[in-house]
Amino acid sequence: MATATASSATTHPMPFVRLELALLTVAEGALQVLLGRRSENPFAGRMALPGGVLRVDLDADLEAGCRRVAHERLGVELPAITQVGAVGGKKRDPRANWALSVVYRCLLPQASVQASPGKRLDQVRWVPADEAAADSKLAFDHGRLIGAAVDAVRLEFNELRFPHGFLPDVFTLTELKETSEAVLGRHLDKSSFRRRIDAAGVVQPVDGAVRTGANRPAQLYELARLATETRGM
Amino acid sequence: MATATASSATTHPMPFVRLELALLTVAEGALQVLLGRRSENPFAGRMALPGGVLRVDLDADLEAGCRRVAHERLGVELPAITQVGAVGGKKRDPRANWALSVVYRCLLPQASVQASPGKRLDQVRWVPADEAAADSKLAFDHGRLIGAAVDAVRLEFNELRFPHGFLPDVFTLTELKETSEAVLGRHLDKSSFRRRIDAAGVVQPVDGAVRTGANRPAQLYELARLATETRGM
DNA sequence: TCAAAAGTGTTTGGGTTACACCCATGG
DNA sequence: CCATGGGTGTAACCCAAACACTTTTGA
Repeated sequence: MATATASSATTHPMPFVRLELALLTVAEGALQVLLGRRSENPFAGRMALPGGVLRVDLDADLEAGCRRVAHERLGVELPAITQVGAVGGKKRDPRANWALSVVYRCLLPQASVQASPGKRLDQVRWVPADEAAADSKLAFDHGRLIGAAVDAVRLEFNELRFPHGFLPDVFTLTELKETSEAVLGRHLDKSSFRRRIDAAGVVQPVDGAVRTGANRPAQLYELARLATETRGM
Repeated sequence: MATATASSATTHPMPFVRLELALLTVAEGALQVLLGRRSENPFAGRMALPGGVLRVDLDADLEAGCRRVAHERLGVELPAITQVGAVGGKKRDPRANWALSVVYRCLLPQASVQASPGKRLDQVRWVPADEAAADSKLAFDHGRLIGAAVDAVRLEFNELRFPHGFLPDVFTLTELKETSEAVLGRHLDKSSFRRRIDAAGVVQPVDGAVRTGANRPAQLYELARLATETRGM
């Protein structure tokens, strides 16, 4: 932007720009990613991330475009979304001369997505994320993209930065710990986890609320609204 | 990419795509970023990151585009470059309806860039990075972009992942420590640094080579070529 | 023999893990 | 009163900071 003239915006042909979504959830004790089976070429029959074309007439910015795509293709309202990165080159997508994809990730409750076939994706379903990241048969470079998204989510959970909109409004610390274990794929110590949590101040107790059962009632917590001051994209 | 047809590539108007470079170096004991003064509108007179338009006819991929831009605008060959992220929206750049910028960062030796005025940037010069990140008078959203680039570089150095092409081929551990201190902006303990370094195995001694001076000679090291297995973009 | 910088060892403290132990409730 | 999960305390351990110390050269 330091150097382009007004004419640059029109004289040079521009790449084909798409948005890809790495939607993640926790199910069966592990991190899962939403994939669909492509019904058309290229890569017909292969599994792929859901996505869509950036629409400069409809999308105010990249995030808004992701929300539109999620809504159109999957009927999902996305909570907090985070950019994974951009990939682009001549050879990425046979449909275009030069294809650029901006990839976002989003953690959401499993129930918020009905695994219903979309427009050009059938058999939309949750797949264990580590399995998907290692799967060399995915369409395009989506395996790599999933790997990057998973790494970023694990980094966040390791640093106790829990995204809003993913967990239920209130939860017990044990539920939070078990979710973290599923995301990270390793055991966490109960005592140490509790201490780290309240040292970080990321949750606050909901005063009267407790969860009862055939045992001692559990204090319910909610995520603290804190300035995360992360300078990402 | 899961859903677009061949016609999508041509029927929808595409955004104006640019590449921006956050070139960083260490000088005067601190991290510096290369900025130029814009000679044209918009933001004439403001400081900005160097950058240029993505050329689908010339650039095989995003990284290649960055190298081309660096070469054309600044006459620099870039060593290892890393993506910071992408920003895009309707209102980012008054020259275009919809502007998308992909931002890369690169650490390089100060001497590799002659601070010579470029095509539409004059007064190209190194500015302390923290100062630039906090400067609200930079063109576009470049202050934020610099902040993200600086954070990413600090994270890398904290984890002892040193980029190739930035340091001289061989160096002493003290030089590496002092460079790290400049990047991180804080003091590092000599003993602890040495232990961490060789536990991580990121450098290897060059057998016969020592640096002499009015003191005990220092062993020279080089960066180990290791599989960094970072799943970024 | 002194200055200067390389290189090592030892202590301390913060934070996490592992694990044992109490607490409160429903059945 | 027992099973079940919530919640707490403690010792072991790991890692890095702090800092004092020895080593090796040129002057």
